[in-house]
Amino acid sequence: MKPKVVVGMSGGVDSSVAAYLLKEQGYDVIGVTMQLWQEEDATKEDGGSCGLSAVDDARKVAEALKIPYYVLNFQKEFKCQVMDYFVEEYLQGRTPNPCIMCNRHVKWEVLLNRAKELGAEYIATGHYARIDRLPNGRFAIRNSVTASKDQTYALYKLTQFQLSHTLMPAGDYTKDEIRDIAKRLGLPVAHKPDSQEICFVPDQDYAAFIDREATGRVPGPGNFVTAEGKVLGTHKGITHYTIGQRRGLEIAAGHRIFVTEIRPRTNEVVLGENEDTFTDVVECDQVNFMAIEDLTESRRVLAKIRYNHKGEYCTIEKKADGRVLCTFERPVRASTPGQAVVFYEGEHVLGGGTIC
RNA sequence: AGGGCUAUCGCCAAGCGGUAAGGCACAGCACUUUGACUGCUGCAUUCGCUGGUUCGAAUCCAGCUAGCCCUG
Repeated sequence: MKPKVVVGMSGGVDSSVAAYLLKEQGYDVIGVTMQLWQEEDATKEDGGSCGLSAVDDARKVAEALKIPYYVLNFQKEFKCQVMDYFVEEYLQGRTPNPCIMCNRHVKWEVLLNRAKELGAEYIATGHYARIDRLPNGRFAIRNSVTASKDQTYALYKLTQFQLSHTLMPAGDYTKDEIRDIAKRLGLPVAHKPDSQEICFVPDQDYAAFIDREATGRVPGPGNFVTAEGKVLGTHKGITHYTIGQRRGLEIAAGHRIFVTEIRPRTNEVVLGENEDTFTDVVECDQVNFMAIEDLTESRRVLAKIRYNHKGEYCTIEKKADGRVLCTFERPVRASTPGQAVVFYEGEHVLGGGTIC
C-alpha cells in the first residue's frame, strides 16, 4: 500500500488532475481545500451559471474521484503569516510578495503539519514543476520544461524538509495533457479567471486594504522629490508606491517619470528617469538555499528579481554579514526591497533571498 | 501712469485664413498565481471675453479682461 498524500485542491484543473494522477499511481489520496481568508461575497452568486466557489468545485472533483475531502481553516495562520507581514512591509516602505510567504509558512508548513496529523507523509499541489533529488543528496525544484510560465519563483523559500514531503505530479505533463485528462474524466473544467491578483484584496486596492488593516499607523502624505532634493509635489503616503512605478503619480512632468526610491524616514518618495531605475548590484538577506547547502564560493547564476522576470545572469557571493551580493552582467530594472531574488543554476532553483 | 509680450484640454505645447498635432497626467481594457513595468483604447464641436472683416478665423482687426516684463 502506497503512502498517504494530502492534495491541496483549489478547484482548478491542475490540482484536480494532480489528485487524480496520484490516485492512479496508487497513493492513498486525501483532498483538501485551505480556507485562507474570509470570502466576503460568498453569497453573491451572479447569474447562476458559474457561481461555484472554489470549495464547491473542489468537493465535486473529490466526489468524482471518490477520495475523502476536507476544508481546512487556516485563516488565523494566514492572517498572521501573510496578511500582517504584507501590511508591515508596506508600512516600512518595502514591497512584499505575499505568495512567497504563503507558500513557505502556510501551504507548506501548516498544511504539512496537518497532513501529518492525518497520517499522510506527503502533501501535493498542481504546480507544473518537479522536485529532484540531486547527486549531492539535496532536493531542488525544477521548472517543468513545457510549462508556459515559471511557477518556481514563489517556491524558492521551501525547506529541504518541506520538499522531501512534497509531490508535484502535474510536472510530468504539459498543460494540454492535463486539460485532456480533465476532459476525459469529465471533471468540471470551469474556465476560471486566470489571475487573482492578491487573493485577499479582492478589489485590487491594496493601499485601501492597508488603510483598513493598520488604521492610525499608515504614513500620510509627504513630498515627491528628485534625487537632488527638489520638491516635485505631494504624494499620498509611501504605502501607495513601489520602485519603478509610473502610474498614479499624478505628476505631469512632460515625460514619463518613475519612482526610484522610497524613504520611510523622511516620508519622501524619490522620482527620476527610467534609466535611474536600473542597477547592476542587488543585495539580499534572509537567504534560503535549495540545490546547495550554502554559498561557500561565488558562482554565476541566472537570477530573477521579480515574478515573471525573464532573468539575468549575475555572480553571487556571500558577505560576512550573511547577505548575498549579486553583481549583474547587465543592469536590471527596478530592484525592489521586499521582493525576492531567486537564483537558478541549470534548470534548478539554487536558492534566493529578500532584496534589501 | 506709459511701453512691450502672452493668453489653445488638468500640465506643457503645435498651429500663422480652410475647418484643433503631440507629450505628460488621467480613465478603461489587455498582460499578470505579488507589487510594478509594458501594450492598446479613450480624453478640447473648441482655442481668455465681446464684437468686426471673410464663403470660411484659434489664426486678420478693434475693444475689454488677466498674467508677465520694462520705464517713470
